[in-house]
Amino acid sequence: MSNLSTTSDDILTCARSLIVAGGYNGFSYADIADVVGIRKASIHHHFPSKADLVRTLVARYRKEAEAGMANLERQVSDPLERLRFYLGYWEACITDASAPFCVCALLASQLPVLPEQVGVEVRAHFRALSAWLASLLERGALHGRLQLVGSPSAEAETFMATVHGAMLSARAYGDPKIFAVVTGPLLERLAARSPL
Amino acid sequence: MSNLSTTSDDILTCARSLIVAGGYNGFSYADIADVVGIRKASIHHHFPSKADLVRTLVARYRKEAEAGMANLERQVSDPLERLRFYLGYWEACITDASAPFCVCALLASQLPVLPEQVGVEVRAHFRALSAWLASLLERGALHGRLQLVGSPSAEAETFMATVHGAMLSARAYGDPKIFAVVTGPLLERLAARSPL
DNA sequence: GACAGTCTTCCTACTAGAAGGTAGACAGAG
DNA sequence: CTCTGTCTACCTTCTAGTAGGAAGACTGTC
Repeated sequence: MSNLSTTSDDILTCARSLIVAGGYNGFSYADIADVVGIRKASIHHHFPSKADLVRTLVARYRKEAEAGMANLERQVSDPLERLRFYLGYWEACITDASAPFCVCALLASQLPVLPEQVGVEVRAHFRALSAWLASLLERGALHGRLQLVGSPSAEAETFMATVHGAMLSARAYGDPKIFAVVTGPLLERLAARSPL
Repeated sequence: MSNLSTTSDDILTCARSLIVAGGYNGFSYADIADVVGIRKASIHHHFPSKADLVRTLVARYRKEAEAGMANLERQVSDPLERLRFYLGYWEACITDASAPFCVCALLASQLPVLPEQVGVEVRAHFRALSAWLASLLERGALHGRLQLVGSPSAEAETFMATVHGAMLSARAYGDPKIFAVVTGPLLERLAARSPL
């Protein structure tokens, strides 16, 4: 059993890292073929069109993200620690350059030129991520572990946008450390002040 | 005199809006030719290569941005009002869809696949913008008009990243209003509390 | 266990069109 | 009479995508 087809996984993994580097129009089937060690036509066997490939890839990314959120909910109970964990995850990804950008954030920047089916998945990721953050923030505030200034959903949008902006700045400066510089204060601000 | 050549301006303007929509690889000379009403070869007369075109375009964008900052410094004296003006400018751009994204922010997301000469200009914009914000924040804090939690440069990076993230979210949701939702709290946080 | 069929995966070879870019001619303005 | 801007015509390379076939693995049935 082990693996019905590792090739299609390899294609998806490769395509993901190519998208993270240059977006939807920043790679071609030939690029993937070179890396995976396969012919272009074989990629079309697994994913008839480029839109299919990227839609599948984003859908899979979303599943992984959902699983990551669920896992975080299970393994870490403190809301502030959950956020710290989330930021730490991205900080590690950026620092070791394994995946220095969120696939959906990158694709979202090119939404106007994306195939519709891909755009739908990208939008769905934004909604899911912000919904999770909003729920996390709301629960944290209810338990007195987090202090919110605005509504949970507004705070969630700010949090998400700042993380995305931090990825962008880290890339622009070519300096992974900038991610922590930008996102660190997010946690400080949300941490409930200990009673005087 | 009026204009030595409006065509090259038209090309730059058109290319800018195409980049804002889909990034460096999201448009071609043929796309520009269609819009401007000219042949591909004529574009090459003005800009020998695509890298030339985009480098020129970003350099010009940077000049306009510098001019905008200088203008803001001249016309608005209050630091908080300056920031409000800056955010208002982008909010208007996004709302009327005239230029719903910062060219440099969009290009920065694709830095790894950008021609080196373009990357240099993009990086320079990030440095210039964050330097201006840092100086603005520092002066505002000195005069007691702004309250900073971190260093001026750290606060500037956060401010810039949040603005970029807000543009991205506005695009992802297809809702210009999200920009104000995300960036509004930035000002509230920076506004010095009136003495109790 | 041998045979035939079929399904999967990959291949070579190809297509049509789009990409960025070049060569050289022509028209008008200085 | 040259310089600028534009054109037509072309080139090369890359693009996504197709057609059709070979090799192997699974699935019967006799």
